[in-house]
Amino acid sequence: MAMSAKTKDKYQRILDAAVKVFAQNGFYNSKVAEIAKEAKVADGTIYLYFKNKDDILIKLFEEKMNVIIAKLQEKLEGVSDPLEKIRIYIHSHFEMTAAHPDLMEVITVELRQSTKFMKEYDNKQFNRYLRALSDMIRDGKDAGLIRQDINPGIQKRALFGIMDELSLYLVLAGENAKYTVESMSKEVADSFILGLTAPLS
Amino acid sequence: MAMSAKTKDKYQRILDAAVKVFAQNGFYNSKVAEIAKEAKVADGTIYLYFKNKDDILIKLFEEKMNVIIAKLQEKLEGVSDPLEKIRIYIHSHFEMTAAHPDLMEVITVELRQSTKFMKEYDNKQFNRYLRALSDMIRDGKDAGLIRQDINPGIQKRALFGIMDELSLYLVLAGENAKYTVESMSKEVADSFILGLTAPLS
Amino acid sequence: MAMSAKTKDKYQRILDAAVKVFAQNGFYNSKVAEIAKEAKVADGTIYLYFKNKDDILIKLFEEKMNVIIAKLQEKLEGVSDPLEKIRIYIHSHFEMTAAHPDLMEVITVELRQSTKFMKEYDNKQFNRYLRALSDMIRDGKDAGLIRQDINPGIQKRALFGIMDELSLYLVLAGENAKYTVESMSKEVADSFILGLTAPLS
Amino acid sequence: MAMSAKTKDKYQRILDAAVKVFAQNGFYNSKVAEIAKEAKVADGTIYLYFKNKDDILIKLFEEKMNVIIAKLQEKLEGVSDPLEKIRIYIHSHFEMTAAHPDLMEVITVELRQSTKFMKEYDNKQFNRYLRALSDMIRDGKDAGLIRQDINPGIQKRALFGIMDELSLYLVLAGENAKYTVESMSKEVADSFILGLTAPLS
DNA sequence: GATGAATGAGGGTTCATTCAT
DNA sequence: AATGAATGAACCCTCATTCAT
Repeated sequence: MAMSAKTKDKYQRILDAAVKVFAQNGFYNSKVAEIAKEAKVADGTIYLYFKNKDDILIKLFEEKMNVIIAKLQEKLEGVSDPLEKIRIYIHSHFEMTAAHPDLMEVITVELRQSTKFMKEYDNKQFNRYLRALSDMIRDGKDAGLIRQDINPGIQKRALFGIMDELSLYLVLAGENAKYTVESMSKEVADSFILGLTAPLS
Repeated sequence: MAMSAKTKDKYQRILDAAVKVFAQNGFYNSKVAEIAKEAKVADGTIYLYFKNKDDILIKLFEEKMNVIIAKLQEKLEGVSDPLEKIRIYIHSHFEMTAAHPDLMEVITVELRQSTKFMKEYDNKQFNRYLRALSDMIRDGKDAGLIRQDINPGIQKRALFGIMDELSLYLVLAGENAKYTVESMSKEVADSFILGLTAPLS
Repeated sequence: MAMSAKTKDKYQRILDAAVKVFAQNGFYNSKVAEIAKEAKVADGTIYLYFKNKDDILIKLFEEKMNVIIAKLQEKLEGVSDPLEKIRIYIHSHFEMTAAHPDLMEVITVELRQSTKFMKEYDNKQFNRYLRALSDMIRDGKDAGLIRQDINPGIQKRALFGIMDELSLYLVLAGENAKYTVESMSKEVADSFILGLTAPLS
Repeated sequence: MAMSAKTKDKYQRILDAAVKVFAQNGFYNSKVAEIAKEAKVADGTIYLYFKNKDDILIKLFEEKMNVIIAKLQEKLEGVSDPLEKIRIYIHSHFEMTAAHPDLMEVITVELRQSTKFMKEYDNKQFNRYLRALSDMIRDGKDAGLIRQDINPGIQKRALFGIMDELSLYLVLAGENAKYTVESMSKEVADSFILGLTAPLS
């Protein structure tokens, strides 16, 4: 689906407007007209680029998760230590949250709804994201760094849950957050990795 | 606000109906009329017991979280080891999820929305729940069982995030879940506690 | 589908309002809100009695055609001469048009649209109406009053076409109509019946 | 309004596309964009040739009715017997319906709507068509072939009504029509003319 | 208290029309 | 002239809430 520069621009403007509006009001309390206004396009223009309101959210996930995953991959480039990868993921996720709070809020808050109510939508990107996590853990096991009793399928969700919840905290607390990205990264990485690597007494 | 037995019954019936309907469709896709039908009361009757639709969700949190917390307290009765308390919390949360999937689904999925969009509602119960977790961790530190560098404010959210995400998995996977409550409890408790207690290399 | 007096009243009020509004603007140029206003009910009330806007038109046909057919049957009561029946039908149709121009206009103008675009709707009443006509003609043939070469299936439509077109003329011309119901009835009845009965030279 | 060959071509293409689309969906359910697509022109191009959507229908009537009338005139060329003219008209109308069902469907189905809702549009062609019919009847009276009590103003509409309704039947029945053009022509011509000419008993 | 018919504000979406290119 | 992306007014319908009974 090739797009002209101008068109791509408008598509992106609507998507960015949607991020802002959804972050502010949540999906269900957001009006399409508000997104249009924020994007400085007419209401009808939105329907040239998106099938309907749901589709905006779906496309938002796909596009933005793609970017997030790409950025993560970039940072993991050349890193071979699985534990170091986990540290980088954790730091990267918090950094992303601090840099794009609106986007992360939408993804964090609305993802659950969508997981459940847009069942037809497979949410491939999210699954890719989760798989990247279990891959790191599996690699750690293979390398003998992580205990053999560790279950990557459970731990990938555990780690995602930690990050999701703490990201939400960061986003909602905003200026009032008591912890820095650095301190949270260290705290979470240390304890999570230790949980996987320390010998069971 | 004293209630007669009959009245209390109707109030509870509406609340239970709401759990079922919200779990099935999510808050925003649920209709008050559907809850009324499920509770076998007239639409208008709901407004004798609840201020509005939002209020149903709020009351649902308050009432049900109260019960959940009470059950947890009960299990913690007489337990003094902070680490054991954490194990019990983890097991209890998973057990609750398996026993009341609808309720846990609503709490898990809708809590985030509400956290953000019903700002007027303080969500005291949720904060009590979180505080119970940080208390356990703090007690562990005081008892010298948990490292001094551990931050209870971060870890309470980390733990809650783990449980929230894995509960959601259990609930959505339903019959297809690959892990049992027991195996998940052990995996999570072992690694989380080890993360807090093992010496930082 | 039993209805209370009050409910039936509201249902009828909406139907009558629809007749008026559709007659004035045509189906597609009529707004549901306008019908509601005319019926002195809220917009939403209409949807308690009708599935959607199309359904109003469908129900209007069913209900009103039923009444029209009933009135015709009443007048045909006790008449055995098939030719006399045809005369009575013609007169009755014109009379109905003069007495209820709005209703006849809607039926006349919108029936064709509906015939084509509401294919799912069988329009049983209309077919009953047509069949009543072919029955008269068939009876006339059986009685030896109408020529044997006459095809009732064609003539029923021919007669309906005549009445439909002349009714439309009456309705649209209104006060300016050049012909009276009586003169039109006589003209049409005389020539149509003669066309069926006179010997082919 | 002189048009180049190319331009005229595009104008006609749009008109033909409109016939097809209107026949399929009816005027109000047809989209200008669909007509444009069918005509293989851009949406905006339509507005270079037509004032608006209504204007397409109006021009369609004018142009096509002109052709229809011209063809009828051609067939009537050299015919002096008024009754024969009526027979020719009847046959010609049915033939036209069989040859151009889409066009006749649009004219038949949409004419009534337009008659009523595009009041500003006088529909001169339709009136010319009707006048041609009354002229035949008047001529028949003058020639002593048709009874003096016959009213051409009423009969022209009666005849048009017959043809309109039976054309609609032909068009809607399509392949399933039970009658041929020839049999319908004979049946209608015989009985209609007999109705005008046979002595009133 | 209980009912459920009635309300009417609100919003997603369509589509005829315009206009910059 | 031709294009087709963009516009935004218009409208059907939903559903939380009310209120007469």
